[in-house]
Amino acid sequence: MKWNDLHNSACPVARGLSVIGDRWTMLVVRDCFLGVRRFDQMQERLGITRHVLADRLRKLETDGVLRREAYQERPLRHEYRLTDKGKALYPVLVTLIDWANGHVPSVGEPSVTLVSRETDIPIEPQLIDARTGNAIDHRSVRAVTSE
Amino acid sequence: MKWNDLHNSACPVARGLSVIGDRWTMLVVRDCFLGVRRFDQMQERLGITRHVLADRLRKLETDGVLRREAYQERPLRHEYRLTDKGKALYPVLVTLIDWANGHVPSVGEPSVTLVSRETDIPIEPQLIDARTGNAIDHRSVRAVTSE
DNA sequence: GCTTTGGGTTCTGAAAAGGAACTCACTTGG
DNA sequence: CCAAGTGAGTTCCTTTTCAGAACCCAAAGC
Repeated sequence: MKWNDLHNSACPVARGLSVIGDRWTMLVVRDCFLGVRRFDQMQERLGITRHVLADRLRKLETDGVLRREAYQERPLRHEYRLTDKGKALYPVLVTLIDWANGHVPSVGEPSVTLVSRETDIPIEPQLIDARTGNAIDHRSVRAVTSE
Repeated sequence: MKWNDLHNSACPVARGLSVIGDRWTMLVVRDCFLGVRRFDQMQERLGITRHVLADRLRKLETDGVLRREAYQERPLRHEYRLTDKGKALYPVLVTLIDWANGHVPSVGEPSVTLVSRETDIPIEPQLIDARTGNAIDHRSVRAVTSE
């Protein structure tokens, strides 16, 4: 199998990664959540080459994660914004941040963390089953192929 | 910036991705959660080349996500198992699955979903702040560079 | 002996990423 | 009016990484 055949797999992990599993892609999404919307800003923040950034933005747009909107005519300029599909990636980003802050220490510099916007107290992300309220872990759950 | 400079970034997203953001890596982790432990099994299931698989397993081992354990001597054979750090990736996997099942439809084949091991009812993953019990979304939270 | 099994390594050509310069359509400052 | 600047890319070339296949090795089974 090749990387590009992943998108029509029965496994949601494979399908998800076919969209966001690319190098740099989640970092572009992160910047969008932080309010960065312009090409040059992203390019500078990420240190990515312009070529690769243009490619990632194009892919994210065709996959419906971002949309490209004109914010001025003459000269025509666009900005990139998350669609609902893109905003739905927030839990993935939060769990990734939580994992990295717990298990991939930042050397030298202090790490960025998430705090409640109201109280400024660090959040402690936890996954629960909304139906039952129970915590989700790999012992309480199994994977099935449903019709 | 290059991809390989990501691991000592102040941003946990970048540091996390420096470990698991590589092509194929999360699929290897997925297989580990499914109980696949042998090289050849993984190679066949993933359709990845043996070369790349060996490389990813080596990296995951040095990063402390997997450990390599001998399950027999003569001939010496190893299997790969998740460490605690690896198991801590489960929430990332679950949120990714949930996103893909909701936003990246499976064409043709039915998708794999997660159900409660007790009741066989599909789970509805939700992220809450364990401290307050409130749901986490990108409006209730902000990122800060702490001490 | 010869083949199979598990777990890799080596080799070659193709694809993707990195680096830097160039383009195009304006706008602004002198 | 001309030069320089800005935003958003594109082009060209080099270096890495990936895909595909073949090869290796130690032991076991026939």
